[in-house]
Amino acid sequence: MSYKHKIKLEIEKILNGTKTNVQVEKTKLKEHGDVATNVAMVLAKELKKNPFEIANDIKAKIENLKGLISKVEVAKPGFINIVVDNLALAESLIEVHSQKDKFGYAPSKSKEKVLVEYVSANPTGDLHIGHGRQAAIGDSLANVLIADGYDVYKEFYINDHGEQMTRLKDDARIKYWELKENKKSDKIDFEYQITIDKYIPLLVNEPGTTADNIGEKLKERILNDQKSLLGKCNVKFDNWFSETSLHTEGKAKDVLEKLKESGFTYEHEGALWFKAKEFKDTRDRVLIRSDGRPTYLLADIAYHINKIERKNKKLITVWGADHHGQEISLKGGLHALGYDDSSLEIVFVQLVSLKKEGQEVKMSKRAGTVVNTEEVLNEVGSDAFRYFLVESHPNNRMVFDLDLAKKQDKDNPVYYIQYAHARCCSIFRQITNPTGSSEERNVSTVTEKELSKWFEEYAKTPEIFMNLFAVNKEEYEATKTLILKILDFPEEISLSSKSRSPGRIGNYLKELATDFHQFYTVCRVLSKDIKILKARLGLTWATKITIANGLKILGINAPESM
RNA sequence: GCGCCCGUAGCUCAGUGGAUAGAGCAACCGCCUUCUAAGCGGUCGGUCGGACGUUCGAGUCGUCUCGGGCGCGCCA
Repeated sequence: MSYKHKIKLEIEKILNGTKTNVQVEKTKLKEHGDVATNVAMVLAKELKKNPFEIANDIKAKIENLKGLISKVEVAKPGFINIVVDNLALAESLIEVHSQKDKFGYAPSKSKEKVLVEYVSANPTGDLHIGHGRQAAIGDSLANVLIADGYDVYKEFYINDHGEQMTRLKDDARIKYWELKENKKSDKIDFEYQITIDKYIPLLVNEPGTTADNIGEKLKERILNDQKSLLGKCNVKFDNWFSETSLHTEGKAKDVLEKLKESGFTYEHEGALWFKAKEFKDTRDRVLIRSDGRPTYLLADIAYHINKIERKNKKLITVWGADHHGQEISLKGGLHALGYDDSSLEIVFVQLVSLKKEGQEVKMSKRAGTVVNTEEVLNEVGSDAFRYFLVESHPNNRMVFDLDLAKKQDKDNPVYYIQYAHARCCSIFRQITNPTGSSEERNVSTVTEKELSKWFEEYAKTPEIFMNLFAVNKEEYEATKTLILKILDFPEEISLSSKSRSPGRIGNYLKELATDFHQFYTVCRVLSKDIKILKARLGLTWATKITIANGLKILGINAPESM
């Protein structure tokens, strides 16, 4: 349990009876202690008492909690400022070591099933950078939800049915004919020109390819390429769900029948319409075209109902912001069939533009400036790709700075964070595999055997870490700042999960790296004083654990050396 | 016209209704005989687009307004 939570519980104990939610927050200024609570001001109204008096009452009751709180002060309107006892910090560090790669993770409190759907591109060509961002955000969001204790299932919805697919397959068939017959058709330009030029020459001479199956083969090939491309940046799905299967298995038809029964449909000009306006949409929407083919909307409703039937309590669907117009009709469809549409949450990811050599290039299909995910990924590498695309909030449009992402120095936050991790590891290499004698390096000698014994102690003996604090003021400040930052991690995961903004983890890691680099500069870990050495090695390892756990959520590597 | 999203330092962005709004980059000045200088410290930089309101307290909540992006297909 975190020191913050312990303090919160103590205050709640004192206030038993009042229902007020006690908030214990980290302070911004050192003069305000380590943490503060505004509970006196919140209570002032309820109790009709002066907040300052309430604060002083609480102060009197908590200031003698040895081992948890070392100092309490009441400030201006009624803030209660608390300095945490070093022992509480030492005890918290034990938890980092005992939980290891699960540190920060919520104890699977709910095991509530959540299905996160993301990317879900048409298998009609290359993924553009917007899909890349959806992949980075969707995957990291799913990971952060896992860390927050949910039972998460990652899914890609393959839009392999409908008008776009029909057009692609038509293009494929004609191009196939052109290549086979070595003739030119009267088709002037293909809708999917780039895709056709890229794939059809590769497929045309494959054994078994015919005019009839070239379209299907093309689809499979594109899908595989999308899969392997996403795999290259650690985006892997539990399931690839085919839209076509909804039709072949009759699920779309079942939903259609139910919608008809619900009375929210009508026929008009040969098509079947859904009364979306009754659900506050701007207009009604077509479910079945006049030629009898179903629209994406029908399939989408059927797909989401299928998700609910698979016992998912929460559905999170990640869409590009250009699709927000579809939200109301989809939710309306669920609502019309009696499903609770509040379980469906759509995260809209805003567009990406690219900055190259200082110039911003806007994505435009017409201008031919669509930025390809593969090109960017190959150019900057998976780690930078994941970091930059997830960093800012999904609701914000973002500018991807290609030149910055390619930089391999301190300007690039990815390297800055990874370097902090590598530095931690490097210190341990020095201990177990030193260059030069320990005398020269002025370090106590530690055998491998001793070191592994220390690791056992780190997970259960808080007293070890008390030696971190018996140092000069500068060292003390740097050390304490780092510890407090490490201990923020579980809360950071929770906030990131609740606000559906996995990019928070990236910002957190940047701060953690800063605090570690500062600690490293001020405090020499490899010390002659064995007690200090032992304590600082433990803290360094706790930092390493935290950075690695955070990077894992973002799908970014944590290198041991750079 | 209607709907969704965004306006915070020159640039890219943080900022769970709390105290004096923060980083990084860019610009300038410093720091390597010892754990990786892929690092650290310092200086410069702001009417949080604007107005009104709610509150003990607003960058954060509400209404309005200005600016920008996206959407309003029998495409997805």
